[in-house]
Amino acid sequence: MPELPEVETLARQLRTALIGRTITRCRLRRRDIVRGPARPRNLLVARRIAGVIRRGKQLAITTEGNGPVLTIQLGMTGQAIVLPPRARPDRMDHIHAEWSLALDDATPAGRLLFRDPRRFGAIATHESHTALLTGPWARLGPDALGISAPSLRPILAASRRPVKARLLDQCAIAGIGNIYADEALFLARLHPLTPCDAIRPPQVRALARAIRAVLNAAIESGGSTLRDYRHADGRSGAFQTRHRVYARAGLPCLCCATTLLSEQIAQRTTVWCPRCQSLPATSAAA
DNA sequence: AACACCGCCTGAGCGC
DNA sequence: TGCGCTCAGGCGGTGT
Repeated sequence: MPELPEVETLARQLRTALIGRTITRCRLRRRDIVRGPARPRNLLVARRIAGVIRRGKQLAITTEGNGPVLTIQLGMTGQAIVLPPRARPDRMDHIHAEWSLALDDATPAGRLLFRDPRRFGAIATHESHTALLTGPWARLGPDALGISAPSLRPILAASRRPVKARLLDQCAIAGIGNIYADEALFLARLHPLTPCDAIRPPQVRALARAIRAVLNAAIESGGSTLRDYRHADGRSGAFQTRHRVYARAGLPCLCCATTLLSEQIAQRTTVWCPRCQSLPATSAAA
């Protein structure tokens, strides 16, 4: 399922495929995947693509001259697929939107498809790059890929919630989902129920390092694949073999062989090692 | 205000 | 083989 590393991998692929192309046509098969008051018929049609940017798990396609911006949220099962001219997608079902692309001389340059079986994803348009940055994206926390101990410390100090819940809050830190939250907490040897404001400076540093490490490792291997994620070209990622705790409840810890525990925390299945990730003494005993 | 919790949606995986 | 059940979870909306 797409999290920051998957979206980053996709953004890099889309940059190569889309920048400089002009959108000649948009076909919207499902109106309800457009979030907000966007005009579906005008989703960047006749605009030349200037860039593809990412913030947390969100993706945005910008157009020249600070023109309108299209944001794509992949949700659980969303895919953005670029096809060469005349090529057909592997699957035709659940394709909700389709943009036709052209080169400057009007030569057809393929299509961009948005496919999302579960429809937890969405697209939206914004007036301009500026409007996106000062509006919806201003409400997101700092991007998790660049998180540092000094930037993480006040984010944690401001909350008494379990650290797992805080890591999933996109307004606090943008880009961490369930998989990498568990992986980062394991790497930092922090119990997911640790209250944020009880995390000491050395642990804050360890957590910031762990977040960057798991995200960068996942990007280097092309993103995780558990079930649904595919690259823009349809290939799957290869990170799933590197999960240390996620989806391993009941299996031995790869570090100390203790059986990994699982529980719902912040409405998410959470897996941790009771030995490697102990609660601070001041917190309620496990 | 801050946080908890619901429900959207489909397909994989499982037991029978 | 096939059916029906459970589970997965990002995120906006609502409730406390």
